[in-house]
Amino acid sequence: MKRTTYAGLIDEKYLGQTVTLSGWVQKRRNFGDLIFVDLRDREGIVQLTFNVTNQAALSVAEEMRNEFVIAITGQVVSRDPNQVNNKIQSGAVEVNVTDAKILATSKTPPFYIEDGVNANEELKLQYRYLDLRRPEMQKNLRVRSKIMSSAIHFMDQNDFINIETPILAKSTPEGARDYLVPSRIFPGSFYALPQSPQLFKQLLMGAGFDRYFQIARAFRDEDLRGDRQPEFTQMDVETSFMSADEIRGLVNNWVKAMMHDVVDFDLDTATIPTLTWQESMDRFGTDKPDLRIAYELKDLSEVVKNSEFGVFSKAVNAGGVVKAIAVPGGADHYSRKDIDKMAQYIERFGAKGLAWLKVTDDGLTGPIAKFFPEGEELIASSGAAVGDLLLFGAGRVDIVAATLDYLRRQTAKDLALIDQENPWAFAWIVDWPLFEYSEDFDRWIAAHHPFTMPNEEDLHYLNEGEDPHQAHAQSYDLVLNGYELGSGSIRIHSMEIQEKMLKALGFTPESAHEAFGFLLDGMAYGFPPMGGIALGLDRLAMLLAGQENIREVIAFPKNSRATEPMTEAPTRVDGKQLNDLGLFTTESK
RNA sequence: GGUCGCAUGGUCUAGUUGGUUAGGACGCCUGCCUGUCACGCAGGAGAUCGCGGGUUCGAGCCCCGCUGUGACCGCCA
Repeated sequence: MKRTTYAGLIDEKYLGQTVTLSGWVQKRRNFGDLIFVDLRDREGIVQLTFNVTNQAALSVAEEMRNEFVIAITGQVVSRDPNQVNNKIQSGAVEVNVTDAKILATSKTPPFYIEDGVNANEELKLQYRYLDLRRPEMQKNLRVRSKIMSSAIHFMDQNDFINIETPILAKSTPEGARDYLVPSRIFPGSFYALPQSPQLFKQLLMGAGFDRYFQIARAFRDEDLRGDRQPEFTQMDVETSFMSADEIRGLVNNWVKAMMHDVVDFDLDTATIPTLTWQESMDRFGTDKPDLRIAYELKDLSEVVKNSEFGVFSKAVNAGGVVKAIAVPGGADHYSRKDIDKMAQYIERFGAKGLAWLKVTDDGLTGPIAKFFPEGEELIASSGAAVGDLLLFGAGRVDIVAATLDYLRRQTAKDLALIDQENPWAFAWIVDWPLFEYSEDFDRWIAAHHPFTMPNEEDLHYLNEGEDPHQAHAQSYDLVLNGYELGSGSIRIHSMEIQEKMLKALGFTPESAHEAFGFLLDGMAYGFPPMGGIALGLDRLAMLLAGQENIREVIAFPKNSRATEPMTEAPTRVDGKQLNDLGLFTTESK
C-alpha cells in the first residue's frame, strides 16, 4: 500500500477518488458494525469509516487504538450535510475504507496527542517525539523551517556567501561562560564551543568575502530563561564597507521579506522607529521596549521633589528619580490586594515598595493622595486620565527602570492593552554605551563585545584618565514586541583602536595577544571597515509562531536546568573516557 | 549563587480544622451499539499521596532536610 496523498489534504477535490493514506490513529469511535477512525498525519486529520460491507477492514479497525500507525485504501465520499464537521479541514468528506493494515502498534501514550494538552513540561520533554506529533508543534517547527529558507533565499539573492565556521573553537575571555571540550591529544587543553561566530566572521571580512551569511549554532553556559537556551541558533551576517545605516536598511529588507514569506505580513519598514538607548531607557525603562503598549514612563522627579511624601522627595534628593506609568482603566481593575501582590513581586528588582494613586472624578485617591492635595500638576505631568491607575517607582534609576518596565508589561497584559492593530512592533535601538561597569570583575567590561566600534567623537574616552562611561558605540539592536531579536555593530578594523579598546578593558599587550592575537595579527594585514548583525532565529520563530517559550520552536530543547529529559544529557561518562582526556572530576559519587 | 511556587492512579486534578473506604474528570480494559466526531450505555482494573526524617494516639495535610520541576533575580560581551 503506497500512500497517494496526505490525510490532512483530503477535501471535496478528491470526491469519488480512491486514495491510500498512512498515518496515526487520532481517535477511534466504535459502533460495533460501524467504526470511525480519525487518521492524522502532518497535514491534518480525515475521518475514516469502516463497516460490514468490508468485513476484513472492519476487523482490522477493531484492533486499532490511539497512536497506532496504519495504512488504508478507500474511497473519498461526501458526508450528509448534517454530518459535516467544520472543525477539521476535511470535514465535508470522509474515506470509506476498503483495505486496512496496522503498520505499528502503540502503547497508550502518557498524554493525549492534541493541542492545548495540559501535561507537565518535564513529561512532554521526556516524550518529546510524542509532543512533537501535536499539530501545534508541527506548525511551530514548520514556521522555523520557513524562516530559515526565507533567510537563505534572501541572502542568496543579495550576494551573500554562506560560510561555515568552527564549532570546536578557542576559549576567549569576556562574555558568557564557555562550554569546554577537552582535547585528547593535548591533555589539559580545551576547545570552547563558540558563543557566536563573531571573530571568525570578522576574519572572513579580512579575507575579502565582503558579504557573509550563516545559520550558526552558538553556545553559552549561563542560566536559562523562557527565551534563552544554552545552545541557540543565530542568523549571522557580516558585511564590508557598509555604514550602520546601510546595514540596518539591509536588515529591514531582510525582515520585510521574512515577514512576507512566513506570516504573509506586509511590513512597512519606514515605520520602524529608531530610538537611542538612552531614550528607550528613559521612556520604557528597558533596552527592548514593547512598542505595542501605548503608555510610557513619565519622569515626575521635578514635580514631587519638594512634596511632603518623604519617599519621593528623599529619592530625588539622593540623586534618584521618581517615575510613573498611568495605566489606562487600571483604577477599577486593580484591588488593593492586587497592588499589594505587585508590590511584593517588584521587590526582586530592588524596589522597596509600590506607591500608587487612582485618578477619579474627584481627583486623586489612595493612601498617598493626602500628600498631593493639588494633584493637577501630577496628573498633567503623568498624562493620566480619569480611571487610570498611577504606579510609581522611586529611587535608583536602574531599579525604577526595571520596576516600571515590568509593571508596564504586566498591566498591559492584565488589561489587554497590547495593541492588536499593530501585531509586529519592530524597533531599532542605537547608540549604546560602549562599556558597562561589572561589579563581579570590578572593572569596565564591553557592553556589546570588545570589537565594537566607538562613535568617532567618543574615541578619546578610551584614553587613560577619561571616563569610559561616557563612550557610546556604533551598535544597534533590533527589537520585536519586547524581545531582543538581534544585536549588531560596526566593528573596529584598525589595530590601533582595537589595542586601545582592549587596554581600556584591562588587557595588557601580552594578555590581549594571548586571547585575540590571531585577530590583531590579521588586522595588521589590511582589514576593511566592517559591520554586521546576528538575529536570534529561535526568538523570531517563537514570536512568529505565537509562542511564549523558545522551547516550543526547538525540536529537542533543554529544560530550565539545561538538561534534556529525553536523552538525560548531560550524563556521567565512563572512567576510560576521562582517562583518555587526562581528566578527573571532583565529584566523588 | 539566590527568591518564590509546584509534586496525589497513565494524565489533569479535589482533598476543609490532622481522623475519608483518598473523590472526580479524561485515558485504559471488557461487553453492547450503523452516523459518531469531547459518541453513548453497562461493568472493571489502576495510588508505597516525590524521597528521608520529625511532631502526634493518628500525617496526603504540620515541621525539617533532600530530590525533581517551573517562573523570576543575579548571570547572559
